[in-house]
Amino acid sequence: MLSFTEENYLKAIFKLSEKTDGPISTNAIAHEMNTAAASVTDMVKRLAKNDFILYERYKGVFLSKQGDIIARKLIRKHRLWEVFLFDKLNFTWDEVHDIAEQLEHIQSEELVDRMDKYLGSPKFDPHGDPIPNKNGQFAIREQDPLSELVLKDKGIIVGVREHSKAFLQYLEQCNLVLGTHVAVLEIFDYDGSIKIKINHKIEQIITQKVANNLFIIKEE
Amino acid sequence: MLSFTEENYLKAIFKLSEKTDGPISTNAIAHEMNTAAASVTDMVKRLAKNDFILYERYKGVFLSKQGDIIARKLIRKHRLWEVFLFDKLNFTWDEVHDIAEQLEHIQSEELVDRMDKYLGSPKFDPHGDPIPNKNGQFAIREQDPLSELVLKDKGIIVGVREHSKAFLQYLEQCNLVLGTHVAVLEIFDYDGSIKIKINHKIEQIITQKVANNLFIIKEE
DNA sequence: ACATATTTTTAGATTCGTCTAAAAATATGT
DNA sequence: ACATATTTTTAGACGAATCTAAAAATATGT
Ligand SMILES: [Mn+2]
Ligand SMILES: [Mn+2]
Ligand SMILES: [Mn+2]
Ligand SMILES: [Mn+2]
Repeated sequence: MLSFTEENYLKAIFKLSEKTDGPISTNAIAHEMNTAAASVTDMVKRLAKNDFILYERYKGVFLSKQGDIIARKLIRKHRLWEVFLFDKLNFTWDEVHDIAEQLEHIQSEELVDRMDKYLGSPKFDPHGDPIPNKNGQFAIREQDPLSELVLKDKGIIVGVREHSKAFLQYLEQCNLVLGTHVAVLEIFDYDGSIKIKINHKIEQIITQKVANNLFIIKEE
Repeated sequence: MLSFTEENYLKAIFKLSEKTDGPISTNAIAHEMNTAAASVTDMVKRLAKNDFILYERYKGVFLSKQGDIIARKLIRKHRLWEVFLFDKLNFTWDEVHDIAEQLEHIQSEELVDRMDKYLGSPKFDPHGDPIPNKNGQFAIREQDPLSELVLKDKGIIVGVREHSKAFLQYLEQCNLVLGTHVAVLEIFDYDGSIKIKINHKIEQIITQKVANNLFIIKEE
């Protein structure tokens, strides 16, 4: 049985692999996990010895099939717990992540299955991130950053790219939560900021940074 | 922040303190936790140094006020999670304990409060054990082992003394679950076994051992 | 009360996960 | 291509949690 720490390393390597192809460097892992590179080297040797990753000195690591499966299970658990906390216990979307970081390590296949069923087999978590199914497959959907919409485009907010508490709390305050309808009224060349109409009612200007971190499914 | 292990020691000491007065011995803790006595001595020194327990060499330990509070919180969490698993996810009463052993270590006051509310502030867990309230207080109720009832006594099963999977599964099979009505039809002097009527329907003989491990609230 | 049994502590070792500092390998730029 | 910068590994240390074996303290019984 893997320790919490080992599980967290696998999850970090998975996350980094999503954004990079080729091997994941020691340094990248160290940065992702807030540990010293030397610690990563040690751990990476252990994980490789037990066939959770493939490791070549000075090159970096890949997840093995086994490691990949474990990482996906962790993400599945993490996101299902987030849905539970959000849907059933009414936590806000900026609160769920920290608690899910703990809950994702609970060991019980049966618990995951029952939780999935209890929650209605959700395909996306409270941040709009896809929840792997039992086989580790992620749902995919056509979504674009709000910053890529053009004048008069409209759609529904379905996800966020950034997950910081500050960003999520800002969005909450502006009513820019999942499910919200937005329409692009004006795009300012000057700084890329955008005037949008929120839920057919309120007009508001958001920065390009905000727009870039919001995912939209286009309508019409 | 306490480690899982430290929390488990405090819980073990609390449990032992319920059944014994006077200090809890190193050996008793070692037995309760399936560890070597030497390991307990080490840990007990650490816990004492941080004022979670009072420890005197060769004498044993007591929980400090602080240690007692933590132990009660753990038990509260454990039993609330058991209720969740039983009530919401339909686990059986022999399955809930092992998962709750993991879940009891999740750190979030808010989570406990919300879970409590979500479950309707239950006072007893799926085994009939009392759930401490926010202040650590246990509900108490008039209950007797079935073995202490006399001829023609009747009542409702409200708890079990033993928590082994084998016992819980046996009870399930006989329909001797919480809420079941039982009436004493006959007591056999020979071996202390008892013939009971279950839910006004089925008659069955149970051993004295079984009767001793079932708690009843008497009726009429 | 003293010999024996039991309990508890100490001593010394191991594994895990971490660190810092130094050495070695690799990458980069002119 | 070679000096310099960066990345990665090694070396050595530490604290937490555990173990076994031996020593010390306490309890027990005749
Ligand atoms: Mn998250
Ligand atoms: Mn999420
Ligand atoms: Mn339990
Ligand atoms: Mn219980």
